[in-house]
Amino acid sequence: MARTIGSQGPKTMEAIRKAGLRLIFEHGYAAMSLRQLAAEVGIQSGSLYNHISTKQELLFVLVRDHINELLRQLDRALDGKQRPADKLRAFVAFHVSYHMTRKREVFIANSELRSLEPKNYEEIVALRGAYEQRLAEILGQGVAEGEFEVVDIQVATFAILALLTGLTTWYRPGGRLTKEAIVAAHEKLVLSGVTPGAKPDQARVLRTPSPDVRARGGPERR
Amino acid sequence: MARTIGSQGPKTMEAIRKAGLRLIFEHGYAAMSLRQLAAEVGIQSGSLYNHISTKQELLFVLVRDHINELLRQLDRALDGKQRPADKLRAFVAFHVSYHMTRKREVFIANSELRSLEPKNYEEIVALRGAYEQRLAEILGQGVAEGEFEVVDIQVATFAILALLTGLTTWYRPGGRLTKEAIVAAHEKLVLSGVTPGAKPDQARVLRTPSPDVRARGGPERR
Amino acid sequence: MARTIGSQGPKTMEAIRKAGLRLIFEHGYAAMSLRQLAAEVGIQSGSLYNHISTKQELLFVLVRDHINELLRQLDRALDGKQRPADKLRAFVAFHVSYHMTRKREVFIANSELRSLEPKNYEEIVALRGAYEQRLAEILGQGVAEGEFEVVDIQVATFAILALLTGLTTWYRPGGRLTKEAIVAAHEKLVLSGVTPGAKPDQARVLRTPSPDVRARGGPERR
Amino acid sequence: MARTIGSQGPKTMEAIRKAGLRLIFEHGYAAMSLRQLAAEVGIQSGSLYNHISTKQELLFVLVRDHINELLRQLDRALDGKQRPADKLRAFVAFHVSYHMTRKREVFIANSELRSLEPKNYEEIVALRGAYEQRLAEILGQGVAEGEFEVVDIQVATFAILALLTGLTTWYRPGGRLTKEAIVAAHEKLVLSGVTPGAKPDQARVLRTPSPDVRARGGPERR
DNA sequence: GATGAATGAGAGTTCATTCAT
DNA sequence: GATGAATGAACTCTCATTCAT
Repeated sequence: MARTIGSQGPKTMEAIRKAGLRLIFEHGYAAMSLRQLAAEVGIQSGSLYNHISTKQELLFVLVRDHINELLRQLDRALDGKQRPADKLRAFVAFHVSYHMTRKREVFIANSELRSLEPKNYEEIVALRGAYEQRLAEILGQGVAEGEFEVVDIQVATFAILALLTGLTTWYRPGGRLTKEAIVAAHEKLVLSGVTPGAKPDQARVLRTPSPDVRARGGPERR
Repeated sequence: MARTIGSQGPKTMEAIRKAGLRLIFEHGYAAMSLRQLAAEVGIQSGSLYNHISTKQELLFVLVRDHINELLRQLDRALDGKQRPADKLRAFVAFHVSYHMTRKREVFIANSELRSLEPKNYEEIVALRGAYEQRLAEILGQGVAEGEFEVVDIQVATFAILALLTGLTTWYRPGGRLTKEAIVAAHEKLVLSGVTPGAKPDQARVLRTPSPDVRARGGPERR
Repeated sequence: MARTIGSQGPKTMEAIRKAGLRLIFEHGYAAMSLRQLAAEVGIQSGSLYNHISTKQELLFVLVRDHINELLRQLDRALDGKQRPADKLRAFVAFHVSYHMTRKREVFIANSELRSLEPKNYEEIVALRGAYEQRLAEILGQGVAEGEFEVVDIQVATFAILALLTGLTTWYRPGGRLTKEAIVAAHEKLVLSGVTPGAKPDQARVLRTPSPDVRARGGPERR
Repeated sequence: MARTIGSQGPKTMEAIRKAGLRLIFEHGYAAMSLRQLAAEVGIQSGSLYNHISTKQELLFVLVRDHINELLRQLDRALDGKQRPADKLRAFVAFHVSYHMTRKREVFIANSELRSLEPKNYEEIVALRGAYEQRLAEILGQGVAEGEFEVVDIQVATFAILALLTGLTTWYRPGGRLTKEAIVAAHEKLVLSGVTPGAKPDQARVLRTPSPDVRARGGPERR
């Protein structure tokens, strides 16, 4: 008594990803049941296994694909930029824009790392490291060319990312400021933070974390 | 065949709270099993029910007690202060200090609100509102007395709290800056943000969230 | 998007039988999944249903065909033999030879009878009865003609079959004795057992089972 | 809404073992569901886990305890016997008696070895080896003292065990022969097989398996 | 206040089987 | 004759919770 109604064929995987994204965002990975997910998609829970191999793998794929996409689009955004200031501006603009439109992916990628099994965790953290490295390199180039001035590149990298990622905390579409205004504000904020002679108070605070701080936005792992 | 080993008598509840705090912080409320918790405490899972009534209630109590303690200590910190600037400085100093020493409670109170049942959720949100209200009143008084200048008190309240709470994201004990330095930096940052004539860039950004933003640090609820 | 690789057309059924035989022999009927079987054959599990109607029917067909082949070949082996002793020798030689070359079929036919549904079970047991009947008739003729001497034909039939079938327990190709030697040894053993004046000890033991013993090599059914 | 009816406390484990023994004997390990087992015991399937840790472990424990008991009782049966012939007689008598009264355990221990996970399989096979070793040592002593004459001790060990264990195939309580008669018959059979000057035909056949034959009564493993 | 054994629901996952393509 | 996606039932196992002892 096979397929009656429900979503067919190639569209199902996309529906699973979408519903999975939403449910994990709303309830958390552990609290989302595959029966719930399947119901959302309109299939039986067993049928999910035609598309995913385990629940864990679904989480992994969602997070991994998100970070890969982030990297891909970042590289496109940086393409052609030569001077460190241009690159940094492009980085900020891209990061902020992306985080405003992909709130769920970003949230999950930050908050559900602890739900990844060791092997998957390693892989994701490596990818995240690659993303951070892009920023670190921009800062390094800027410092080398005398355009930027930061006490510690590693620390500055984390601080800037924390600042930028922080907007997922409060941003909601339809707020008072336009996206463009938010992007512009962050560009100025970050640029002024690394430009020689910038306001010292804020810079000092942002530089605080010790270089070994890794688990931004979540508890220590294991 | 009663009690063999395990924690005895009156200390058990405290052990449950402590272990619960740690386990929820590390794995999340949904992913923590009461068997795990009981094992950590050194008793059988059934014995937990001599101390708590449900798992949900344990979460609720942990969060509620945390916020109550926050309120209690805040009021003590504000006690005797008259001028808005003194009050604000005291608020910032207290908030930052508290968040540095109670990372787990703070994290859970921010990230596990979605795990609360509606009734409990309402109660916690009300308590949180009371805490926010303290800050809003300080700002209001300052504006009324001409000492502060903010575009929108509500928005400024959220922005300041977001800024301050953000430090749980990166703070680790033993980092480069002393606690006092971090407190001082935040005091300056916030005070300069509400003092007439302060840097416009940053202030504008912090004012961004629309007044109806509620679920800071987590996804929308249900 | 049909057939990519995998076994083509008319050979597939044969591949299914072969793989099924091996998997049931190794893991047992209940423990073998059709996905496993399909993978072994190189097709999708759904495709099996172009060749078999149910998993149960596959087992049934394998067992039934085995016993039918056994009967067919037995009759060919007995063909032309007139005297009971010649018939019995031929029976033993055939049975032993066949069991040495078709270990899997024999094993399954003995051990998976309990996995057959009632209807199929009846049919197989009837076929098995026909095979046993051949031996019983030989013995009966021998007794009638005064060539054999057995206390009870029914019991002797079971005992001889148990003795002969027992070799699947220990026989492995490449062992110390040649097939011919093994056949010869069994011929002597059985013949001496039914010939008047044979060794009493062994015969008495072999005659032990009561006539209603049916489920040789397995537990009682249902 | 805890315990209503059903079997309580310390008797439950015994009931699980008993029911498990019966169900595995009748349907096979793979085909027995824990729901079935629980129903038989009169509890919910989840409650089984207060007594066993996994289904696999239940099988393992049943088989292991059976072989350990076998060993324990064997040693008691051999206790005090000095001469090889006495020991061998005692071995046969014990083995035959035990196999007649513990048909289920014996059957499972022979037929479900393939259902054991590698680690458990190793352990059981080691135990079985210890049992076989007892017989091998008796034969070895007999040969050394000139009382027995066997071509190959290893082969003789397997052959004798196969012969003795074979009675589980046809023995049913209430058959024509008394237990004592069956024991006596097997004693004679085995003793005559290892006594110098015994009938050559039968001995040769029983000696057939090559020394590396291991998986008696079942298919090769993996 | 603790244990140990129970419940009943539900978890993730696998199964045999069906059928439009 | 094969695929791939579906069903619905069943699987082993875990969960929060209860309660007689």
